[in-house]
Amino acid sequence: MSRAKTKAEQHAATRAALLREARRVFTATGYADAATEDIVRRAAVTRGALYYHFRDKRALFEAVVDDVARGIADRIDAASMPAKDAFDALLRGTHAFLDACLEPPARRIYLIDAPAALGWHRWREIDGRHAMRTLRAGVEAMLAEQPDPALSPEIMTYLLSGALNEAVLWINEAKDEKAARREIDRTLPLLFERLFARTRAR
Amino acid sequence: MSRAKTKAEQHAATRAALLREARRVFTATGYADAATEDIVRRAAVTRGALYYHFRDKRALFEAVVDDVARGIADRIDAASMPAKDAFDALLRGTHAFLDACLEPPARRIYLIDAPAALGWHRWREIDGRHAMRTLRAGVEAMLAEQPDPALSPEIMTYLLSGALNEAVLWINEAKDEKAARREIDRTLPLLFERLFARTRAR
DNA sequence: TTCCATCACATACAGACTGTATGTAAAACC
DNA sequence: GGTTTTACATACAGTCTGTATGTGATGGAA
Repeated sequence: MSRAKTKAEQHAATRAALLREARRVFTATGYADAATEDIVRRAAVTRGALYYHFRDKRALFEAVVDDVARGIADRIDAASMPAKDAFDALLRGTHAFLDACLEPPARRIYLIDAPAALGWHRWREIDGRHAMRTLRAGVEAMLAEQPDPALSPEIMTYLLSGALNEAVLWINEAKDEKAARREIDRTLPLLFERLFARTRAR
Repeated sequence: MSRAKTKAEQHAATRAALLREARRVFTATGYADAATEDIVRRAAVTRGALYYHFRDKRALFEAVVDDVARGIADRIDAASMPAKDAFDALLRGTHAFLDACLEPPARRIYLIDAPAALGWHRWREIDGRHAMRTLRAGVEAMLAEQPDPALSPEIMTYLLSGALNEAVLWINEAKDEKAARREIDRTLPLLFERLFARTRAR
């Protein structure tokens, strides 16, 4: 039926195939050790196609990172939709973030390789449109419900983001991953309560 | 006077020169884009010497990372020595950590490139002997003074480490670095107070 | 003192990989 | 219907890592 593909369709199909296989190879070997030849072979094209669609290997990786980050953010948004208050939304979002980032593509591509390959600044630019945006919204909602002039939403967002990223990697390398995850799940609500507590004097 | 160098001296001198120049080049260009030829030229040897002293480029990088991490830990230890209590020690140590990591070599080599180039697990192994060891000691001292069965020292250490690492990179990329640093300095004691607070009911 | 083994490199080379330059068939357009 | 543009494929040049081999100096043994 779709024997006769239009050019635009072919263009999109090849690009999608490159992104799909690039994600697999980057996940398996990491950015530095990924050979572009491997990617294009799996996508059933040649390196000419890759360099037609992307300026260089880094640009391909950046596109994959953006995709991965968007996927994480989507899962967070979906999970925190049915929340009853800001605290609940933050907790649900956090759990969704951990779930998503514990999967190999997100872990390897988004948490480990992206900051080094793209630079911390560029990585945070991308993340700021996705997962970090949801975290910032959660923090701001908390501070809207319980105003606390001592806490800067921006700083809290970055500190929490750093802590959560590290939590993912710690859970992943733990001897007993399930137990580690439970411990984190138990600890995080406690920390949120304490961090966002109103000053004792009120 | 030292015209006639013994073999052991020569060995140590060349190794030290390689480490010194490698640190410079890795800091300037990052691990991936650093050419071993650049390093050995500055050290006034050839690549043969490099591969005699180190198994490969990664091993050289790992040795540099270990050096950098040791330097950070030394500064933390020195800064937290004259502390009057656990809280004071944690704060002093944290400030020393920020000061040390804000310098380019630590930032680029230790915070950005090391996790990707060595793998998170290996990076944490090294860090666990240095900066993270001091942080863990600080956390454990806090929990010794104010016991809190709800807080696992290991988890608190990893979460705080992640938050502090991110704080460094955030300060570094801020438009006004001095102001960003002041904001972090103002926020951290607040967070420590709240995180390590005994449960309200006592 | 002399001989030999080992050390601490230097040199030469093979292999892999990235990016670029060029060629080309099919589609799109006028 | 002829020409231009697209979406690749192919070929090539340059760079870089790691390895294999050569070599002079040093240190120990006899």
